[in-house]
Amino acid sequence: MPRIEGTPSISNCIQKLRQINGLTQEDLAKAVQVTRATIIALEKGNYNPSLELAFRIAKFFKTDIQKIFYIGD
Amino acid sequence: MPRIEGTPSISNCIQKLRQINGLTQEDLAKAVQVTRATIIALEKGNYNPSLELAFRIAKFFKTDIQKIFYIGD
DNA sequence: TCCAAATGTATAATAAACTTGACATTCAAT
DNA sequence: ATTGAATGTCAAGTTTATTATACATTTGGA
Repeated sequence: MPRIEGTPSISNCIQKLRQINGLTQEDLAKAVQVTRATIIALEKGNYNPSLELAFRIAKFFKTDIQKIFYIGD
Repeated sequence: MPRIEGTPSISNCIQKLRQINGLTQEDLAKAVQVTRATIIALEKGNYNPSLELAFRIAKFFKTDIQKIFYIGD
């Protein structure tokens, strides 16, 4: 949806979690059923994931969506 | 993103929360800065919200994204 | 019953979220 | 220095999320 001017953006710690778990981007992409390009885009903040993908990533890392994706920065 | 065959879909209790709080769809739409059409679509499960909108809805209802949106049904 | 408010439907346009594929750059081990 | 693995860039195509708008239907209070 259109970003609203003046609202803080969503950041994430996908890269950090991935590295802590010793995974490549390809590993994670396969685990959550998206392409590597999508993981790159998310890690670099090019766009936010769909809610569905957010669920899958949270489930994979066994944590909450709002622990991975957060407001700020 | 493309729905993956065989995966459960995301449901939500937006309508319930809205009614508990005595709000019209228009009220909620304005509160979270989307059109009424978007609220209708979400309540009827036509599509899932963006992560950003999920954040705004959760914030408005003072709860967590995963309390409003959940897997199943 | 009436009527305004609330909810619902439909649709085309736009923007964002992915995919694919090719190529470039970086990194780390040898 | 070399090299394979990992990461990064780019762009066009596809799909989903949202908007705007008009009209229809339902709801609930008077």
